[in-house]
Amino acid sequence: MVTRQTDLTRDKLLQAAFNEIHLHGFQAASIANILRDTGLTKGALYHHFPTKQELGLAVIDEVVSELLEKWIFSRLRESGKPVQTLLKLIDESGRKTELEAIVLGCPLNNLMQEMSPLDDEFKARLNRILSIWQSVVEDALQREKKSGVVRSDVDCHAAALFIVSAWEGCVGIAKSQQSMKNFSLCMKQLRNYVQSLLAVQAK
Amino acid sequence: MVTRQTDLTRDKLLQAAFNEIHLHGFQAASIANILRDTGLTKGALYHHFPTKQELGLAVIDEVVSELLEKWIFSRLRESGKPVQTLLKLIDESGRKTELEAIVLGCPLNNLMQEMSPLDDEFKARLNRILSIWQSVVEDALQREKKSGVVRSDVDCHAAALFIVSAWEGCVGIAKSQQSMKNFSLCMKQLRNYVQSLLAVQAK
DNA sequence: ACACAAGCATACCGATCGGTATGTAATTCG
DNA sequence: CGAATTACATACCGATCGGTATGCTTGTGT
Repeated sequence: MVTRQTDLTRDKLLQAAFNEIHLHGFQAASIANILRDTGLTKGALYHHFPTKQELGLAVIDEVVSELLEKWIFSRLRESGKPVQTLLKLIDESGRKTELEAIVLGCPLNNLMQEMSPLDDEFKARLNRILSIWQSVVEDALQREKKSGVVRSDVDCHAAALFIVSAWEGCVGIAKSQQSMKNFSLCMKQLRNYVQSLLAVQAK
Repeated sequence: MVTRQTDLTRDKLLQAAFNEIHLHGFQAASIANILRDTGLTKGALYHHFPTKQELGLAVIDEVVSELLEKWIFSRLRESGKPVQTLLKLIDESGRKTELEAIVLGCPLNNLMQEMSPLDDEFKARLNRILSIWQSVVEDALQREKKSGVVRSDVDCHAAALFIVSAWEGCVGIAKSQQSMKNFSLCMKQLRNYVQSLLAVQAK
């Protein structure tokens, strides 16, 4: 049960790799930088991960995935009022104060844009997370459809797809403009779209 | 007036660089690959472009910019019914048959996501194009606001920002999923959003 | 306590990176 | 026609890339 030393080293590598990838992308991510940041050496890295690709895949499965799970997926799944929670998440995201989140963008989207056309392993892992995102949003809409909050004529599948796409689009544009003002404005429009799906526009 | 040989060589380099960058991104774009594709050598390349960065910037200014200008910007500017043209462009984009456009994504967005946080020169050139995109859409909405097609309560600036963001978002998600079915579905939702801005929902 | 494996460090490898120095062929201009 | 500049080719450079082979150190099970 003791937190074994080896697990700590592995976590340090994963976290440093995540930061390096988040900053430079996967291909331009430098093994040397990761080792410099952690104070470790190649011996340690290649003991835990056979290749750079496997390191990247582990970052996706264990860091990126967990981040989204914690901040978005679980909160939507466990919410009793999922649409309200969705609107809150959109608001929260739009009011992000950390400049880092604006400058560096969404780790998932960054990796998808870079790696999906280049590597099928990456594509599969990334799309798995993306499809979870879509399905939790779709499920949120679907549940509220039954409760009458969401209009009965809404195509929840298509709407969820668009919400996630537009979400990532807003983050991406804000990242390239490096403007949190535009980001807030953009997410506000997304909020308007979501509200346009509701039967009663109030709240 | 003769098309000088040197201009042809420069164009060949620009085009090959565009393809290589579109495929691998800028950082992972290989000078060697570009030279292999063109059949030229380093002497030719570094005669026309002092550095790889300048080559990339030229690709942005002369290839990417012209592409968008030709297919989107000019058509919106010169349209007498800009909203109708906007809807047509969205439809066209959503019915893209060329798999390449889906697999590789939007060259502008790809470069923005990769390079904007890393290089201020890239950021400036890319954001210039992006702001043109936003302003032509905003202007299209604004003109139709005066003509009564667009509702008077619409914030054209925010709407244009969101339309462009969601547009790029849809392309990006479709690219990572490599699904033109989802892309069509997603662009259809964007179309719905644009129509929700109109006074008369018909057409 | 001892054997053995796991965890990690050091040193090195070939390949590829962007970039440069120099030479030659083609073009332009007086 | 001849000189000078432009347009390109060839060969080479140091730096960095991801990856490996080897050895030492630390922990673990018996």
